Amino acid sequence: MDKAVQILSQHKLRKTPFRLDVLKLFLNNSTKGLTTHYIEESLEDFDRITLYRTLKTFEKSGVIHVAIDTSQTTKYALCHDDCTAHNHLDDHAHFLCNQCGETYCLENVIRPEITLPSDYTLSSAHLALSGICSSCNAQS
Amino acid sequence: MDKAVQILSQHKLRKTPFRLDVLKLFLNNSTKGLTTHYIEESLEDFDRITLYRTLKTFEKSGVIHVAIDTSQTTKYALCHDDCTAHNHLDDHAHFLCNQCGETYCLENVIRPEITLPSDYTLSSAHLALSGICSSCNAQS
DNA sequence: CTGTGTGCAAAGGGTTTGCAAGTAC
DNA sequence: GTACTTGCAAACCCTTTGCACACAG
Repeated sequence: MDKAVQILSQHKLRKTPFRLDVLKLFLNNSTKGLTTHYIEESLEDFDRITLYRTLKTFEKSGVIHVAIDTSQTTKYALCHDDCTAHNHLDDHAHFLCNQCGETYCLENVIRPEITLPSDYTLSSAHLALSGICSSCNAQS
Repeated sequence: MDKAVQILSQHKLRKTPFRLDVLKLFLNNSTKGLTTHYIEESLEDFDRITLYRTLKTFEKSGVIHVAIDTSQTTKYALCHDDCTAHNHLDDHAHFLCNQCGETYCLENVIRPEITLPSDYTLSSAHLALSGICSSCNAQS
């Protein structure tokens, strides 16, 4: 069973070769946030404009989400199975490694209880962490 | 006593008219994150390039910091008095209002205790919240 | 006076839009 | 066949760099 095909079907998106390639890239890096730069380097034969449109389509459909981290570069990461177009369930933390530059989705670091000032209504919370990741720590 | 002059002195920056204008803008919006777009609209007579350089200088000196929020636009906010060049003490939360688009610094919503997977070293944590702010809630 | 800041021009990088041709369903 | 997707060109916006002039200290 092809996971990529399944995801596109699930989100009612056409299964074009390009979309499948991009999606497989995310599936192979399911715990990381990917920059467009990285995606471009990983794709054999690509058109940058089509890539931007594909990412936007994926994001709108709930296939991927923008990973909020402390870098100023936009990073995209695979959504959970249960994300839909208007209900992104990506409240887990994103960790930017200051050494290797990778952004990791830390599924287990969930949003802690937050107390807002009165009259503020909370709809989403993202924890943007930075430091040194486990693999960089292991090398030193 | 002029607060703007004082801040520039404190950070050993030259007190040019332009810098004072920009800094006053931040002082008048001390709890908000400002976009370059907003700053440009607020300044009478400005050069965009100089503005970018001023913001970068302020950031490096610890006068302002980049406010991490869920918008994809860079926003700058005034630092605490005790921020220095290499020690930004801006671990408070940033709240993006989905209605008015304002970003608020919530000084009282501090970073909660975070438990990272083993071998991860934490150096900074930013809480990026979104929802509806108090003034928008009041109007509905 | 000296080193820093400013203003202008130009360039760079990321991202979006328009449109014709191609393709999934 | 029809609606959506792709690929190319061009444009757009934000941001940076280089350099001569102006100005703060």
